[in-house]
Formats: sequence, structure tokens, C-alpha cells
Amino acid sequence: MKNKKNELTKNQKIVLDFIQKSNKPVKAYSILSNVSKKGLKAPPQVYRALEKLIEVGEVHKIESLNSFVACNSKCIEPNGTIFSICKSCDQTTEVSNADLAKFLSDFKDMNGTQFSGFNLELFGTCKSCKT
Amino acid sequence: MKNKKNELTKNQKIVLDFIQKSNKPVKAYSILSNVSKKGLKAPPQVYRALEKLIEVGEVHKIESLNSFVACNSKCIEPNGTIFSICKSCDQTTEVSNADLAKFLSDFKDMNGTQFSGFNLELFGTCKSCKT
DNA sequence: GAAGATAGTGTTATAATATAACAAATTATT
DNA sequence: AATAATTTGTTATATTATAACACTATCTTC
Repeated sequence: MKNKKNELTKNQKIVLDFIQKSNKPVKAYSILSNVSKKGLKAPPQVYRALEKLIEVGEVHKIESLNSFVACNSKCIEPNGTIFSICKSCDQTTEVSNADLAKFLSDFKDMNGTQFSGFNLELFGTCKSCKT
Repeated sequence: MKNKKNELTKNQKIVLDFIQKSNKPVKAYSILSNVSKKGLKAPPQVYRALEKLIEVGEVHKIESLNSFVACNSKCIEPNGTIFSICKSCDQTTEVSNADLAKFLSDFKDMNGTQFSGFNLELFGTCKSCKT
């Protein structure tokens, strides 16, 4: 059964807290070295926390960067993520666009079957890198 | 300068050939062990070939699987890839859907700026895994 | 509140994925 | 042929992620 209060555990909170404070996607080993003073000393502790945080939707993984970001709470679709990624500096933003989210959620394959999830990564150049 | 005939080199051909013969995304080390009899004995040889093949569009990387597939030559968009991935068996198909490709290519961020590329991974269950 | 079930922790070791660096060989251009 | 550029072969190592196991904490049910 589940945690009664459905709360995050100590390690999960520590990891989430660090990710939320970061303004860019962070890598697992960067998380590890940054929270080592809080007692997390080995990779599995971080990866386990990440696994749970992703499962409950607090964190997303940016596959093309092998990095993790906190959900900006504007997640329109529960089963899909949309990110814009700066090719130059890796700055990443979760995209909240109802039209796009709907289009992707409703999208069906050739047989008319709907997909259960999606991950979209849009690559471009962020404002600061343009100037 | 470039290869005069703009042809692939020996190693690149070997790697591409193996990927094309596979009917699923293949991992770099799987490629390595499968082409070792053809003389490629170390990871960099495979990764370098992959880098080139991706650059010229013959191969795509499936980020969420750390795997590689041959382009099915139905690539509608030169700067974007769309794949459907079976959550159960990893069977992967490149999706050729003009509407979707156009929607993504034309998509602009909040500032009206177009993106230069995209990668979409759609997750579902393939036919064989459904039955 | 004790017994059993479930989930989380700490730890060590190792697997899987990917790149740096450099010398040698090949191919293209002059 | 001399030069430049690319590709190759090779060793070593960096980076990302998980297996396995003993232990602890929490939840559920009685």
C-alpha cells in the first residue's frame, strides 16, 4: 500500500528541492554531488528518488540531455511532456500550449489507435543565446 | 573538404548496413558486437560512424531507448523526427503523418519564434503486444 | 499494539552508454 | 609528390544507470 499521507520521503524531498532550485535541467550525478551534504552518498539513492518523483509527476526527464527538471505545474497533459530546449545552452522550458497538447493527445496511429503517452522535445535558441 | 563522391566510408557502411537489417532500434554496443567480425572492435569506431550517419540523416537516435534506427526514407521533415514506440517490446516505427509534421514544424514559441528541430516520441502498445 | 506486508534506505559492486586523446593510415586537393 | 583533411585503430577513461542484499521505517489488518 501507499504512504498514507501520500507525502514524499526525506530523500525524495531533498532531491526534488534541489531540482526545483535549479533553473536548468540537472544531471543525476550533479544532483548527487550537490545533496551529498544532506546524506545522499550513492547513485541509487538519487536514482530511486528520481524514479518516484517522475512517477508522481513532480519531475520530468529530458531524454536528449539525460537530465531532470521539476514540473512547472503547468502540465496540461498528464501523459505527455513538451519541452523547448536551447541547443546552445541547454536552457529548458516546459511548454504549455493547449492546442499542441490536445493535438498530440488526440493523435492516433494508422490503425486509429490512440497513444498512451508522448514526449516532445523542441530545439531552438533561447533569448539570451540569440543576443 | 568532403569525400568527393559524398559516399559513406567503409565503417559507416558496415554500421548502417547492420542497422538497416535490424527491425528494431539497436544499441551501440549491440552494433559493436555484431559487426566485430567486420573489423570494428572498439566503441569509438561505432559511435563515430553513428555520428556521421545521424548527421547525414540515414540514422536517427531514439533518445528514450538510447538506441538507433535507420531512417525509413519517409522522413517528411528534415529537422524533425516522429517515432511510435511500443512500451512493451520497444518496437519502433517512424511516423509519417503530414499533418502532424506540419503542425510541429510550424509550431512557434510564446514569442512567435519557430523552432529549428524537434523530436517526438509517442508511446503505445504495438499490434503484436496487444494480442 | 503485534504480525505481516510494503516501501524506502544505505551500501557495495558493476553494468551500460559514451567520449577524450593520440598516433597511424587513407583519401582529396594543390 | 607535398600538403591538407578525414578516417581509422587503439587505449584509456568518463558518464549514466542498475543489480543485489541487508536493514529500517511505515502502513494495514487483525
